[in-house]
Amino acid sequence: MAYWLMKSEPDVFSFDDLVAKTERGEVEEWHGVRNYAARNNMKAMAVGDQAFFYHSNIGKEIVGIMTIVAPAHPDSTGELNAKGEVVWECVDVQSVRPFPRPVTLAEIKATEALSELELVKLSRLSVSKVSDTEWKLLCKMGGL
DNA sequence: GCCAACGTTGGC
DNA sequence: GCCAACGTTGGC
Repeated sequence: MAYWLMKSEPDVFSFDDLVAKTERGEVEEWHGVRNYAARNNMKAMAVGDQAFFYHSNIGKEIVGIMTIVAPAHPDSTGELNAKGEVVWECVDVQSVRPFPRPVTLAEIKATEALSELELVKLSRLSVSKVSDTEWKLLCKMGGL
């Protein structure tokens, strides 16, 4: 199983919004990603992979864990290319559990063991990889 | 295929 | 609101 980190601006779509949807038995299509590196990460995801939900701009913290419930498929909001193909893809997600204690970007940056985290190194990438050791440490910092 | 100009992201 | 980082576009 692989681990990931996905960003969302909470005033657009927050972890609480995802929890509410999940409780209603719905899934969330992670649409709107328009960056090839981020898209490729989503194409590499498998059902059952887990991902941190990071609130960008407002909060700047990891607030919970979600899971991938559908592999990459055409983004319903994606435009077509000249050949009529859907260029952009996305996965579907559901919430797993919130962090008892959100882990802030400032804390992450202050942690030596997380200096290689893609969130830090590739700050503009909205869907990034998290290693097994980074995942475990971040869960611990989040109170799980 | 190079590179300058421009647009977007996201932290501060 | 500013700006650094970086991806994309388009002229040559």
